Amino acid sequence: MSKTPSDNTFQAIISHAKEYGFVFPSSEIYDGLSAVYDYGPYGSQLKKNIRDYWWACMTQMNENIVGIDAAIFMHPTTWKASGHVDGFSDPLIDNKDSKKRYRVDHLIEGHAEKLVERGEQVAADNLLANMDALLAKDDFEGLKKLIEDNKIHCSISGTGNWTEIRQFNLMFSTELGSVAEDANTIYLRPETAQGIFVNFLNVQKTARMKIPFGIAQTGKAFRNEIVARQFIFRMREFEQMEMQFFIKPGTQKEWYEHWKAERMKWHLSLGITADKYRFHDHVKLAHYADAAVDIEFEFPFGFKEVEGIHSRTDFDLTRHQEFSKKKLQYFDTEINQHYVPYVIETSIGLDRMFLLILSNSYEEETINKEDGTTDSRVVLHFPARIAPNKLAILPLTKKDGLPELAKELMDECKKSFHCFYEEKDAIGKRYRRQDAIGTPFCVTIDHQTKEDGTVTIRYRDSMLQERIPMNKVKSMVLEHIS
RNA sequence: GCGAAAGUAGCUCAUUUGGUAGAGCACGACCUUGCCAAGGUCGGGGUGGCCGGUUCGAGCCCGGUCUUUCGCUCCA
Repeated sequence: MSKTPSDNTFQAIISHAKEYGFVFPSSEIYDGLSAVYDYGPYGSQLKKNIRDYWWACMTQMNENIVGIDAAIFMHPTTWKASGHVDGFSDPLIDNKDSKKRYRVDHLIEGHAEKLVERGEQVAADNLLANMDALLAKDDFEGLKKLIEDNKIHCSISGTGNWTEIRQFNLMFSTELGSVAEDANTIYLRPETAQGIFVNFLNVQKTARMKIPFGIAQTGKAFRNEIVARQFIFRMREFEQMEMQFFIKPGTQKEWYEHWKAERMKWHLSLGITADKYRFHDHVKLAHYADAAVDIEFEFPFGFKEVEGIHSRTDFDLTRHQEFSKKKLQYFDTEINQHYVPYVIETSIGLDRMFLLILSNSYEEETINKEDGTTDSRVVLHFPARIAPNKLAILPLTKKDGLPELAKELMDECKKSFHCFYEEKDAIGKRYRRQDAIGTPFCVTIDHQTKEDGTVTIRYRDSMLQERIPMNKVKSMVLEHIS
């Protein structure tokens, strides 16, 4: 895999995203915050359009899928039930020489065993007792001092050159209420899925849903990643678009295949070529899944996951039954039986989809002009239905009544879709500016418009132009974006 | 987290050995023009990522720190 050309493209895309108001580093005037980004005027609109398109495809085009919007905060027990609390709260320490990472408790226990072998049982017991006390208090400084005082060394490098102790907890936490010492810790959700599971019966009953049916949701999730990188690809705060599809146990294989195919169709419906996509089957499955696949896209930095389709079995609902002591079952009138439904999940990262659209659309194009010289432009080939601006309305000059005509068209069209009006600078320059933000159509009002009511429409991708009646512009654009 | 590289105007970059910063594009106003990045005049914008050190003097040398990209590691 050659790195250099694609690195340059990626850099160029990041620069372009900033220069044209798509994505800014967060809190940039304070040097930014690692792996956090803000969406600018065109970026937020593009992101919203992607979200809306997904939402319509899920909840509008499928009669058996409904939406919800759950809170980011959830009852702390949710995360015990989901399995997020355990397994990810162990303090870790790295040896700087060997680069080997240890769980602190394992490191100290290993040393205690050596003491026992040497017959120093009392010292070993003391060490472990000290460790337990410090672990209970999350006293990392004390633990490091304990390691240093006991001259515990790395078994590979043999040195005692340790980093600070860190706790790599996946979830961000905060305190609910005003009194922190009440230990009423709540977490920022690390995935949106649990908001759907805990509402399973509320939704099923109130919307009178029959299995098989789905619940869709978009929203922010938060993960305290150890390394977050590659622009907006891996962020600590990100937005998910996901749908949990509830099915009869035993039918999960066919529904898994169904949604695998459906989701790929959705991606291809945005006009992206199939060779940029591939499936990646999970070999090592997560604790909740009996089958899992990633839809990967070829980003400038290689094939990476955009969306996951997981067969989550009845793991989540069963666990919530256990922890809440409330039944989360469905009565299937066809077979006259209660059961806990199985679940197929489709989960796509909105920010990753944004980056996908941006990198797939970005082109530095060389134009061969009629006089033999060449010219260049940067153009974003956004699919028309998700482009931030649909139409730019440009009077050829700012006098002779042309702006007035253009404003009329503007007033007509802006009720239906996002339009952009500009009368500054030469027409060619204005076209290029619209190319750079991915506006699919430009309309120019000229002197002929006053005579016969026609305008020039110029297409972003082909740069071709043709004359059409001004009163047909709105319907023509609507045709392309619906 | 470890290692490497980088950070100068909104963007891309100059400023060869230390002597208090420039260009192109972009941006604003006006004039001229009018169908693919036109020309002219004028103008706004940088305490050189940040902090400290060496020096008579630091964008440049040294240390630290933040941010970004890349490689490894991690990714329930």
